Amino acid sequence: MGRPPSNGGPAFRFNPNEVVEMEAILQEHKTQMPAREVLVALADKFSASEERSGKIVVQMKQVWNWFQNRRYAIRAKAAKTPGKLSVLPMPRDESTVVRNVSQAPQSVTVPSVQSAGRTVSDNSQLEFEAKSARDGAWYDVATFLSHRSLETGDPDVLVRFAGFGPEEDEWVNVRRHVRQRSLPCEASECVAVLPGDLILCFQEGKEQALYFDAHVLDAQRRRHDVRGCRCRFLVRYDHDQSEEIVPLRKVCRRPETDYRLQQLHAINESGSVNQQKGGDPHTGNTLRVYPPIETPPQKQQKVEVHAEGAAMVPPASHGNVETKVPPVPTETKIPPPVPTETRVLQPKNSEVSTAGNVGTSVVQPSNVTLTSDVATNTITGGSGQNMSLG
DNA sequence: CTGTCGTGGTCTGGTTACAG
DNA sequence: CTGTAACCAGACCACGACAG
Repeated sequence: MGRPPSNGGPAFRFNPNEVVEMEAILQEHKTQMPAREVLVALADKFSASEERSGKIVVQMKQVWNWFQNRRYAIRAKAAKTPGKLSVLPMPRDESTVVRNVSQAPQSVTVPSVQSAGRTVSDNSQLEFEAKSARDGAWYDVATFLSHRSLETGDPDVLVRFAGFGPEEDEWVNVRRHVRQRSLPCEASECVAVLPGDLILCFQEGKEQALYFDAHVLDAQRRRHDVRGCRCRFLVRYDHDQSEEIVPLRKVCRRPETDYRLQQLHAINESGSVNQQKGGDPHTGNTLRVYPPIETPPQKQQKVEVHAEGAAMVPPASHGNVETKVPPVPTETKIPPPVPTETRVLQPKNSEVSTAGNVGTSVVQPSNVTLTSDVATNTITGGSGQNMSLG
């Protein structure tokens, strides 16, 4: 972002495509100032673009400023390093390409594929999380123990929380308090976390540290370094309306956002052009998957392990914590190292596996249909995955 | 004690707005 | 036209916590 207007307006920045276009025009004019009509036309065009239409009106003055600054910058550079730089600089997006390539000799599609593999194929064993009525936090479900139907028609299930014993079992409402498990974010998946998103966020308080529902208010994109994602997310917790800036490692995204990653993977795989030209890492205006070199080799290994571990993926970098479920043991729920035993039945094709007439189907917000079946003691996911009732 | 990791602060370069 | 101010994001560094 550059200097904000003195009238108090929001800071303005041209997006990469606009920069490319203006640089092309500048070249056409041999670094001379284009005619006023050209500037006005550019401003109108940018204002009418899909990204800005109805939101930001690009002023002719801003376009004019840009040309002025760029011309000055070109001359200043040429004066600094005569002979090394031509009069006309390399287009900005090309320099970006050079930077990315130099940092990332490996294929940029690799992490995408890995992520896609985890989020799509590795979901063959669907996992669930349930909201505890005791503290309002979400925990992974180890086993569905029993099932009952209330007068309201809403089914309840007795769940055994992963990492906890029978004393912590709870009856929870399937419709409202059971859903497909949230997914810890890998470094490359930060791009799928956008303002407005519902996420599961790790809140560390003085007395407890648990996973709560939260909404992303803002995302501060930062360049990834050897440690991985350093982006920051301003979140507001739903249960207490408190706000906090958290790193990616505390964020678990909802499975509904998988489509974004899949779109990204598709874009990345469709050609290097978009990957090279698309997105400004400075602004985060456009979704971008960071190349694998930006995560250290260790992390890569971890990622692969996570991928193989299917749905039992711990938070991206939550130290050595094995699962996200046993929250930091600051209160009473101190989980014993109990393996999360889940007997998984053979996948079924439809969301309803009603062997009897008592089956109840519930459409979850995550587009996963949960079906509880007393007769077969199964909870069925919409994509055909089941979890047994103990 | 040493190495690793996470976090926060600071520095630096890039970008835009604006004044002389 | 030239130069500077203002702002942001990335890069870098220092420090503390923690495990081995």
